[in-house]
Amino acid sequence: MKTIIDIARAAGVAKSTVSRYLNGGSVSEETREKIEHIIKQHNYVPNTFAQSLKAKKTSIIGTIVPRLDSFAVSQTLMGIDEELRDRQYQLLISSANQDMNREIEEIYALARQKISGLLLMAAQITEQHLKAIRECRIPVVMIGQQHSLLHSVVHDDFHAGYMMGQHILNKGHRRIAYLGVTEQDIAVGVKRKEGFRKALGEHKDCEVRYYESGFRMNEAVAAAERLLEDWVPTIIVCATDNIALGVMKAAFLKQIPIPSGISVTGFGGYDVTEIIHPALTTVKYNYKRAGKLAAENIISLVNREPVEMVTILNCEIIGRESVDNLQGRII
Amino acid sequence: MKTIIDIARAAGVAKSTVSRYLNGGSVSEETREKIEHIIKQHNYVPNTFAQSLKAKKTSIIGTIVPRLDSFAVSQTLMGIDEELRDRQYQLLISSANQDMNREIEEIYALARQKISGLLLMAAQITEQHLKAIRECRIPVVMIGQQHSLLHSVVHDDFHAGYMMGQHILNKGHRRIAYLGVTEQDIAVGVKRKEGFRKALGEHKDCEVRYYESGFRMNEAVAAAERLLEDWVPTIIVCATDNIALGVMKAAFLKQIPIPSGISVTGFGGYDVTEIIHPALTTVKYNYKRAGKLAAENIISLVNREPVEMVTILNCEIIGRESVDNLQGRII
DNA sequence: CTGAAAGCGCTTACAG
DNA sequence: CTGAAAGCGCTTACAG
Repeated sequence: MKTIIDIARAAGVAKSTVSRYLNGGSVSEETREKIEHIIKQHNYVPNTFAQSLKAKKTSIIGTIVPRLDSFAVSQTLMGIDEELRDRQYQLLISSANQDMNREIEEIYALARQKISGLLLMAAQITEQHLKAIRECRIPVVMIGQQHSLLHSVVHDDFHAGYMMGQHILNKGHRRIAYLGVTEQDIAVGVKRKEGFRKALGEHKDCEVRYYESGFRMNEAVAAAERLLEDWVPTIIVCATDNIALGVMKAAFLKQIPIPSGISVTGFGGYDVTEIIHPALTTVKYNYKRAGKLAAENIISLVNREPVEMVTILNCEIIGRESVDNLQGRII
Repeated sequence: MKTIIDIARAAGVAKSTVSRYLNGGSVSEETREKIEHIIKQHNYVPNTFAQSLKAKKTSIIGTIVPRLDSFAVSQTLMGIDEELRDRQYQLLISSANQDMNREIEEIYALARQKISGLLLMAAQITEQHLKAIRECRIPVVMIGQQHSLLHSVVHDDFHAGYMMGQHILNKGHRRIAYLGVTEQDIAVGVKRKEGFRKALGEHKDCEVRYYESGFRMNEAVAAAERLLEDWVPTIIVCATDNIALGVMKAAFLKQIPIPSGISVTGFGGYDVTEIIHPALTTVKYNYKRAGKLAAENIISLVNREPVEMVTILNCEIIGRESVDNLQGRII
C-alpha cells in the first residue's frame, strides 16, 4: 500500500502539497499535473481511517431500516444507494429488526462510527429518538414519516387514502371494510385512513367499518377471518399490499371468489400485486424516488445547505381486477 | 468525546495500560477494576478510526449482494446480520445491482475500507473475481455457489431438483416442461436441473422438454407464453419461485386453470408462495441459516481457524395445491 | 503557491 | 505488571 509520503517523494513535493491537491486546495497547474500523474501511476488511494481520524468527519451516511425483508425498504434502499454512490458517499445500512429500542441503540452506534448524516426509516418517533439525535448532533432525514422537528421525505399517504376512497366509491361499493394498522404508525395507520375517511365522508349512503391487523401476511389472514365472521362487506380496503395478500388468502380459504364475492385493495404497489390473480388494485408509491430524494437532502444538510423540511411524493392509483364494478348493479 | 488519555489520567495510569486493558493484555486486578470503573463512568468508547489506523485491521465484514430486492438476499442478509452482531462484527452491505463488473469493483472498494472478511453472493465466479480476491488478500466465503478455490456455504440444489423430480413423478406427471435459467449460474441453472434430470432419468415413460427464462417475473411471463405456444405439458417446473409466479400469471392470462389445466412448481420457499392461490409447491431453502453459517465461517477464517471448504444446507420439499394429482387418472 | 511541524487517538514493541 | 516513546497516514493552520 502506497501512502501520501510515497506520492510526495515521487512527485518531489511535500506531503502537505499532495494533501492540498487531494482536498482541492491551491496548487499550481504544474504541480497539479505532476501529482495527478504520479497518483494514477501508483494507483494511490488515501487511507480513509487516517483521513477520518484527522479531519474528524467521514463521508458515510447511515441508514436505519426497520427490517430488511420488505419491498418498501428494499426499493427505498436501492434509491438511496444509487444517489449516494453517484455523489461519492458511502452507505452504511443498519437493521433495527422491528425493535424500537434497537433503533435508538443504532443511532448511538452509527454516531460512534462518525457517520456524517442519518437516514431514518421508523414507524414512529419517540422522545428517545429525539434525545439520541440531539445528543449525537447528526443531521437527519426521515423517510416515510413526518415530524415537526425533523426533515423528512414522505409519500402522500393522505391523498393516497383519498384516491382509494374515491376509486371504490366510483366502482359502486357502499358496504366497506377498512383493514388498517396501529395508529402508532402515523403515515400508514393514521394518514391513509384519514384520507380514505374524507373521501367516504363525501358520500352519505355508505356503511364503513374499521378493523385493525398486524403488518405481516399471516396476521392479515387471521384478521380477515375475524372480519368476515363479523360482517361481509362488498370490499375490504387494506392499509398495505401485504395485508391485502393476506386477505385474499383468507377469502380463498373461505371459498369467496375475488372480486365477484368480495373485492380487495392494497397500498404500496409491490411487484407481486401485478403478478397474482386477480391482479390487485392498489396505490403505487415511489419508494425508490423517496430514497433518492432523501439521499440528496441528507447530503445537502451535511454540507449545510438549506433543505425544505418536508418533501411530499406523489402516488398513483392503479385500478386492477381485484375490485368488482358494482356500478348500476342491484346489490 | 473522551479519549484514551482522559481515561488514563482519571485512572492515574499510562494510556498504554488502558490500551492493554482494552485489548485484553496483562493488567493487574487492581488497575483493571479502576480502569473499568472510570470507563463506565465517562462512557468512553474507543475511536475506531484510530484503532484501525494503528492496528491496520478492522472488525468489518463486507457483503456483496447481487441486488437488494430479492427474498433470498433479504433473508440471507438477516441471517448474516444476526450472527455478526452477536459476535461484535460490523456488517457492510454492498449491492452490485446485477452488474458483474460492479461486483469486481466492489471487491476492491471494500478492500480499501479494510474489511477483514468478505461474504460474496454472486451468480458466477470469473477469473476477474479470483484476481481481485487474490490481490486484496481478503478471506472470502461464498454463499449459494460453490468454487473449488473458495470456501462456501451452499444449498443442496442438486438434491432439491431431485426431490422435485420425484415429487411430480409421484403425482403422475409424464409430460413435463422444465423452465430453467442460464447455465452460467451453476447453482440455479445447472445443479437444480441436473438433480431434476436424474430423478426423471429413473423413469422411462415420460417426456421432458427444457426451456429457459430470465430471473424476473415479467421475463417469466413472456417465457411461459412462448412455452405454451410450443407445447402444452401437464406441468411446468420452474427454477425459482419468482419464475413460477410469472408462469402462473401467464396461465391465468391464457385462462388455463391451475392446477387442473396445468400444474406449476417453484424453488425457494418465498413467503408469498404460501399466500397466493393456489399455494405453490416448492422447495424451501434455508436462506437465513445460510447467512448465519457463512458469517460464522468468515469469522473463523478471519481468526485463522480451520473451516470446511463447503457447507451444504438441507432443503425441504413442500407439496401444495399448485400440483395436480394425476396418479391413476387417464390423461 | 509551498513546506515544516504539530497532532488526530490509538497500539505496540521495548525497557524496566 | 507498567510506562515512555514511536508511529499508523493523514490534515491543517502557520510562515515564508
